[in-house]
Amino acid sequence: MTDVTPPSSKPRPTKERLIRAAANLFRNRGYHGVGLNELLNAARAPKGSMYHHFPNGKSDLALAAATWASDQMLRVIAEAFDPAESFRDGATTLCHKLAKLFDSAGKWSGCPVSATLFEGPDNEEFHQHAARLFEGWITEIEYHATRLDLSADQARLAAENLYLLLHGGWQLARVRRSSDVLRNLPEFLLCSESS
Amino acid sequence: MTDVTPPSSKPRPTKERLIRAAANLFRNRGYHGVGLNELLNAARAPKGSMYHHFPNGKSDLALAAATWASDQMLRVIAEAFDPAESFRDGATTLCHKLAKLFDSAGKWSGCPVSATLFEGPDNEEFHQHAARLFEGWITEIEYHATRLDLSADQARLAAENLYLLLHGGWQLARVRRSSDVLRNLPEFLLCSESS
Amino acid sequence: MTDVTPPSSKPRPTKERLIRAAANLFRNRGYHGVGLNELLNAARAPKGSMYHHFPNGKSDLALAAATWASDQMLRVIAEAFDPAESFRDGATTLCHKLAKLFDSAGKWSGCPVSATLFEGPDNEEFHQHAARLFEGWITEIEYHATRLDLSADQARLAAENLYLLLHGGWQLARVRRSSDVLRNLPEFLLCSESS
Amino acid sequence: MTDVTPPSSKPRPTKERLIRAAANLFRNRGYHGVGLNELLNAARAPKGSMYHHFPNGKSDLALAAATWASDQMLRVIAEAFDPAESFRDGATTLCHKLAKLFDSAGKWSGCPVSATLFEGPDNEEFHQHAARLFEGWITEIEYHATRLDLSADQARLAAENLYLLLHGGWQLARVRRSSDVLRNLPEFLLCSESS
DNA sequence: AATGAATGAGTCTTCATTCAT
DNA sequence: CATGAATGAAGACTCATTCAT
Repeated sequence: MTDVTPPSSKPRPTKERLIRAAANLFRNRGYHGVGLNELLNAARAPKGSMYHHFPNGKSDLALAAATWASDQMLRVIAEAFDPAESFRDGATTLCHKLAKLFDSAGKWSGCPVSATLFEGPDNEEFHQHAARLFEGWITEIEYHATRLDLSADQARLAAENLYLLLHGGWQLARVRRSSDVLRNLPEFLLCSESS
Repeated sequence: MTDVTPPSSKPRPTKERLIRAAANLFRNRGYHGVGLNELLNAARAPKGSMYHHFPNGKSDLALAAATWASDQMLRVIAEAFDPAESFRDGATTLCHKLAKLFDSAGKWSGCPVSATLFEGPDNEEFHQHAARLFEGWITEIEYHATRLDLSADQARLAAENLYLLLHGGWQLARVRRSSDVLRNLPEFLLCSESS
Repeated sequence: MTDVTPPSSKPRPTKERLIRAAANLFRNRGYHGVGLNELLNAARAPKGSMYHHFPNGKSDLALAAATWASDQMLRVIAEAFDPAESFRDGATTLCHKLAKLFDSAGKWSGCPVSATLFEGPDNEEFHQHAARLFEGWITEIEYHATRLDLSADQARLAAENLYLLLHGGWQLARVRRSSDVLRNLPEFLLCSESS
Repeated sequence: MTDVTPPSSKPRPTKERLIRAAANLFRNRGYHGVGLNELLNAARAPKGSMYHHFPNGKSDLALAAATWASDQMLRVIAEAFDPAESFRDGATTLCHKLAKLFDSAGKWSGCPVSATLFEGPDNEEFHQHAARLFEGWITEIEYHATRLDLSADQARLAAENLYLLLHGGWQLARVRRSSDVLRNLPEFLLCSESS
């Protein structure tokens, strides 16, 4: 409803199609595992057109795709915690949402940011970009923890705790091809107030 | 005749050099991020020599390297838990040992099995091999948990809990380039009260 | 209104900027060694703007740049010979002028016409354009030789002699990165005794 | 007669075919004017085979081709001067030999070393390689001049004089598509002893 | 007269693998 | 067991040009 586009606007998605295709492919097979031909084919974009939007080529596109994927993750976190009445509530909702995402992504996808940036060219730019994005996730969780009445220290700890479980859990879910790993994650939350 | 080697030593390290070089390189940059030329150069092994030891080429070598790395991990786990008097003790020792490994590996290495198998060709063989190795880690931890007086259910839970934290923690340590993340991991262990 | 330019000046240098940039770049790296992106960037001209002025694209621009560079050369020749009292005088002045040009161009530039036309697409148009320009140089020198009292035959020979030395000398100057080669050129002029 | 190959030898010309094809193509259209596809096609060599022999690719091959072409030139110089009884004799023979070469090369070829190295990537390696080769030509001519009874100073001057005329002359021959320019070159030789 | 996004054939290079020795 | 030359498909990237605005 709120997202209606003006009738005169044209669906001009070229750059965005590239970003989405890149995020999806890198997530599954890593930066080096995806060739440009395959990527451009998936995005239905012509070869040289990508260098118009991303002058530095594949690496530029990878950074953009990682940012885009990270923003999606931030939105999922917000949507899970916004209606929550306690940190544990929000965390549980988040785990279930991610479980659904995991299933819908084919039970094989890895973390889009890790796969794109950690398996990419190991330069400082990639590392720092990854660090910035991941710290953003923790900060976002921490914010919600604070909002839900945890002390600053508790909030920091709870946020890191959830982050660690999420990353480990997504990986184990991938190993077992089962989203239940993610659904069971809240069991392992330390979450002082509710224990 | 003049070249007699002590009976217990294995004087033919070509294959092993390949495996070690592969494990190290894949750990840092992923299966697809490492070319065979670079790998053979690092192992100081001549070009075609690799196909002698690993007839199926790069993928064969990757499987062997992942197995080798996993075996090292199993040994570290055993060394941490063997002298331990409680599960928490063992887990804490393990985290500290891994922190040291992380530092000595340059604060940048990822999980060797993940990087080798999850970022490799996404076929069933690779997936199942990864699953087998990772479940081996959990089983090994579970064994020590049982040995240290946890009930079967508790042991299973504690093992998964530690595994999740280890994986998430190693990744966050990589993000922050700080092994302290690993050293602080025991804080997040749930099992404390039951040991 | 506030931007009135003096009536004799031409305030629209876009086309000329393109020509100058092309001449300079081609001189250093040859027709095929310079990409349009780099050229347009050097000329601070927008991408498609060039096809407005040079409908046939790069080759049109190259022909124009070669002509422009050749015209400069003709002017230098005239400036050297106009005040001269003998052919040898004029030739010596010319060599010194070119030595200065060589130094100010970075001791690396080649002949702008050769680099643009001989290293370009090997079609008849390019060849004939180059031939026309080069013969123009010889004719110009010949004209001055005649004016300075050489017979028709002597003038022809002296012009070709100087042309040969100039071309060979510029090349050797480039090899040695020393403009002295050009300054010493008059030593090799045959015509001395007949002036 | 002197060049008979042992009957058991195999005509294994891969690397040499690459060098010859490169020298011929670069000579005509310059380093940047020749694509690898065309070059490999001309040499009847498969794509990746070239990187076996020339690990640094096109530039390595270009250096080798320039060296090979320069060696040919040195041989032509030697063959012209060896039987000569005076410097002017040798120079005249050389000019005639080059005129023949010019005709047989299609009246369009440029100097193989210039076209390969001066129109290539403008780095120090290329420049210095070109300088070394060209100074080699001059030194070779100088050697014959000395041998033919010119004083050290005269020999140096005569060698440079011939070099300058040769370079300028070959270029003008190309402009006029006429090898007569080369044949007439000796007219312009200063050559103290015989004037 | 001027713009810059779009195009896909072209560039050079690296890839994992095979083969004859 | 071991070698390194040979292979061509695929890699990422640049090219000169066109087009709608």
